[in-house]
Amino acid sequence: MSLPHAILTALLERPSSGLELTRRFDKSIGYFWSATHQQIYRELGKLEAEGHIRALPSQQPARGQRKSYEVLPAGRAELERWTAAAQDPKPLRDALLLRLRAAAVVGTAGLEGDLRRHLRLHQRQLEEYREIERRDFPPGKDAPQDRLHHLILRAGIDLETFWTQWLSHALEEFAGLPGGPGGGGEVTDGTASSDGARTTPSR
Amino acid sequence: MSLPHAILTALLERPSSGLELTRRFDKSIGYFWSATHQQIYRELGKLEAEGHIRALPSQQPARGQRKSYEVLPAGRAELERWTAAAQDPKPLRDALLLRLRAAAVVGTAGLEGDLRRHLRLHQRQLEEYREIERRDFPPGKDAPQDRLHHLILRAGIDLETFWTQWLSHALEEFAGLPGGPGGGGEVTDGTASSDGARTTPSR
DNA sequence: GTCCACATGTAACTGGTTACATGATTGG
DNA sequence: CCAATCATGTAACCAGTTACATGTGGAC
Repeated sequence: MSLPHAILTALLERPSSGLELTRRFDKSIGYFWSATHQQIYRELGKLEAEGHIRALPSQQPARGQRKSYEVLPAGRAELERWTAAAQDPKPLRDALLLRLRAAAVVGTAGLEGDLRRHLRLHQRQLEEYREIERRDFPPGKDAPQDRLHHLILRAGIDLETFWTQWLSHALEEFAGLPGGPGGGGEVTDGTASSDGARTTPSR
Repeated sequence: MSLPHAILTALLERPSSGLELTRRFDKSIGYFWSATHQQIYRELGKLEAEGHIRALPSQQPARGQRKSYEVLPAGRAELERWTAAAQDPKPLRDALLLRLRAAAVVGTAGLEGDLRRHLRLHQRQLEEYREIERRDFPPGKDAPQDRLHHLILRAGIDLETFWTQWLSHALEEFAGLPGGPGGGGEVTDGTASSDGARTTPSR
């Protein structure tokens, strides 16, 4: 239940229409909570029905006609409640790690190229974050609000740094693996039950 | 579409019943791709229908009666295909960062305690990973398969390390924030539209 | 024989994704 | 007037979550 609260936050920062929100989600908030325009419109409808936001008056509600929303007191209260409420961190879910685990069983053929691609993508994202930091948080005094925004950006930077380092390390490992690039030394369709219990980190 | 492949991987490592899989997902594979028993049973049904796995013979299929599965050649082939196929990393989605962003607008009241709690949880997870590393990957020679497993574990360790460091840093920042613990200097229900465009990292 | 843990499953719901539909505005 | 683009929306689907249902076998 985070998307409505992401939208409330965005609307408090600046009242916007659905498409404007979509654009803003593509940039700042979307860095850690992405959403498509369909999701956003659906959620805007719900939030309006619940009395958490309202369409700015002075605009006729018609299809194809832009409609801006602002947050109502009830919406702000709900956001405060949610922000302060305890929430468990949800467990990591990463397909790339899963593929590595699969590769330990069926071979690493074809994986290396995609690891390189991921490395490039994470390097690009890291560069983008650093650019934002340079532009919006030059060394010096931050307002308290900015301290929080900077803290969030730092999380992004550190996470991308982690990924680039880990992927670089992974690629080094791959270089030294039997079969090397494109191989892995595994047959393509051995009988299924041929694998014994190789359980090293599985216990 | 990762859960079926997670299951195929687990079953190749060792043929298992639904409940065994659930247990194993709670430990190793679940560290980066968790699943409940309901998901697993549903997916086992689909995989069997598609001819990717089969129930081990010698067991009557009855409710309440354990039923073990093994991977068929078609399933192994599918897993190989999936492992080698390019996949985009899916964008980060983290509710805690979202809450921080919200806190920049509605105040940080109540957040600090949960940050502390998250820090404890991540510290515990980190310790658990380190324990596994000590036990399963003592310094020395790794088999090629183990090199991959160790690489995956390293990702977990480095990620938890990042979170513990970042959360510690965040808590230091909080200590110096106006209003301090429990405050934030924000009213609880100011009029909704009172917020101007404070857009520092929003552009 | 009853209770409890084991084991497999069903049903309903929620949130996110993909594909498509429709109206308004603007530049040529 | 036509095409392109802006803007809002609908529908169908898929994966994950929560709550519940049912059967088996062993301990007491």
